[in-house]
Amino acid sequence: MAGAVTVRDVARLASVSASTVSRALSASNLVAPHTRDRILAAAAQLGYSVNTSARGLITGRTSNFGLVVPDLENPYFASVTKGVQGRALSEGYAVFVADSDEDVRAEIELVRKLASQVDGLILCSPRMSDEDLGQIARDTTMVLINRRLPQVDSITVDDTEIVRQALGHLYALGHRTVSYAGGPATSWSDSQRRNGIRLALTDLPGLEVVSIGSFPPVFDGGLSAADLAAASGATAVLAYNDLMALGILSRLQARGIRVPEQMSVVGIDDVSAATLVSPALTTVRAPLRKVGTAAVDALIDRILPERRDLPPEALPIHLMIRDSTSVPHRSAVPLTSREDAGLNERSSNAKQ
Amino acid sequence: MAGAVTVRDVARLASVSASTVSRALSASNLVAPHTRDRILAAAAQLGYSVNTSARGLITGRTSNFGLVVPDLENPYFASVTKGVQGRALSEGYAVFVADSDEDVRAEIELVRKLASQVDGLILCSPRMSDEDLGQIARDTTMVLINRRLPQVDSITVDDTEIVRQALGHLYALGHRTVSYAGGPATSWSDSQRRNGIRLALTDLPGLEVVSIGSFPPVFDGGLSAADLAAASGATAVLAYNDLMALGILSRLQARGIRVPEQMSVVGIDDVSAATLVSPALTTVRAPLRKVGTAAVDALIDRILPERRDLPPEALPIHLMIRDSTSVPHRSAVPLTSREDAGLNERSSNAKQ
DNA sequence: TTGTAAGCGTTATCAC
DNA sequence: GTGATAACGCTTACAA
Repeated sequence: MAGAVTVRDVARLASVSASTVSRALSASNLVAPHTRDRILAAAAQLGYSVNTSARGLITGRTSNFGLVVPDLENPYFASVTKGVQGRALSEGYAVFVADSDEDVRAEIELVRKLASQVDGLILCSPRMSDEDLGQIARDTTMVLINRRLPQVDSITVDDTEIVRQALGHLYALGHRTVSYAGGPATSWSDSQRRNGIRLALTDLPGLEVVSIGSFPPVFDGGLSAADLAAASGATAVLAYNDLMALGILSRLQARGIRVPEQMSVVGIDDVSAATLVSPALTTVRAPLRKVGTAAVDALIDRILPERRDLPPEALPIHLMIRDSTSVPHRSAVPLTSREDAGLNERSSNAKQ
Repeated sequence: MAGAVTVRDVARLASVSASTVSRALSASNLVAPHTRDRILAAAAQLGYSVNTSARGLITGRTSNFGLVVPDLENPYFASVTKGVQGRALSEGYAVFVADSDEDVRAEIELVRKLASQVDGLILCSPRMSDEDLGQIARDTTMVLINRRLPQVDSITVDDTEIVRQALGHLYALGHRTVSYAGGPATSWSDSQRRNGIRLALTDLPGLEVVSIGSFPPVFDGGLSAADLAAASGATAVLAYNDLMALGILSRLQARGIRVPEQMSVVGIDDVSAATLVSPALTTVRAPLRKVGTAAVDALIDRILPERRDLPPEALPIHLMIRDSTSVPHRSAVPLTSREDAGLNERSSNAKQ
């Protein structure tokens, strides 16, 4: 799009050959400082900028990455995208961003389309099947986020630990029946979290977790989940992510169910929107931008000839629990005492 | 990145020449249906995908667009990006997305970097000066969003109308002193809105609008603005955008100032986060995704040889006022009666 | 340290 | 309707 200035033009003005111009511009120090300066000046004067198509044709590299996310309007993916974009740029890569709109077909299509014009691909929370993913992985340099697949580098957060902390928090507050509002059935993170729930249960005697279903991982999904949570008999609800938690908050309030007095709500991720509400959402923070930057680093490691086959990386999470939408259950008992089934009824009979 | 399969390989397998393969793949109907099918089959069998660098080198076009936004984590820009990305894709373009982090230097850098490898650029709410912008516009095919510049296509919303509706709404509710929490001083939209305020004042006798400053167009900016709004003597506050409005909401609540009873709050844009809070934010909706799709359409119009030099386009806004964070002022008077300065004191003296 | 020359994979031009 | 051939702008042996 820029000017039709070529290396030959610069070469002519600087009284050198085209190859010397090329060398001077490729950050090579194979050129005499004096000549180099002259070339750079000529290039600047002419407003030269390299034709990336021509360079890519001969080098076989594009200096571009592709990123595919399920939904840019989901603040989770917006943050990851910001992380990816920032790091890629500082490493000299531009980033194609594609939004699959949570659609598996579109996702596969986008990946195929982008794969042919980038040096590497980052797939964030891909919804496609392991088979499709594996097939693509065969001839594509890529890094996964929130998904694991043999032979493929991936960045994940410790979902088991997230769930353990969320449930441990509620347990410590005296909650013994907690409902879980799950994310998309095709979401790897959701299955990880359900596993995490199973593991956590062994450490938390007397705790019961009721799954109330799978929902779209957004605000509206939370709206749907809220009524089921209210009917589940649970005193607290853990949502697949913050957006759902906010939807649950909204619906519960609309129904006159007070949070946190009557129902505690805990989200996951600590997306930017979690602090936009009052009271602020209790949530377990995941390092969203860092997930993005780590993915870029892993991708570059894959491309460079030196390092290879990094082990899958799980980023640590932060304890980021806010006591605003979660409080001690009214039947709260010290952690050391055993469960007393009678407590619930008694306290609910007591006026004030 | 894909296989090293070239047109020659496909040509050999289909027993035709490379040129014919090229024609068959370029959606040309200059090739016999029978031959075409054979070629397509061969291409599929070999897993051929065109080398975009080689194509770009000869055609001079990349089929790529660039989009530069100030902040991907701002839901406003996330929505616009989603709109751009979706439309571009369906028109056969991939999109480089770049985030300037609200930094003018970075913005200029990004634009220069992307300009050389795309067919056109979309600059959303650019923060750079008119001079810098004009210089870039000279040798760049581009479309602006939320900014006007002579000779450059641009997509904007009707800021004057937005402000008129927001202030008209508050005025109808009886508010006579409204504070305005402005956006970045370098924001064209903000200056448009300040103009809009001046215009609106002539239609709303007795209305006073107090500017309380310029703030970062995000939640934290609203936090800063809230105290000034509270001290301004106004009974309502209009924020530059929804994120700031949410910040104002949060800070007012933290200070024990009840919304909307003691202070009405109105935002602008109706970003997705506006409905995440309870009560839902009163706001004037802008068609965010449509802004993005319209920008792509304008860009394509610029590129295609046929149409050219479209007049700047201003997208209509929607009346989307929610009566949750804005209510009648306690000194509300019918629109037909004139101002009565005594009302305020009387009502504030009345107990209950 | 610099120049010469070849060639990357594709499409456009021009024959046939 | 199809095939040769040249050319796009650049990088990289290889030579000097």
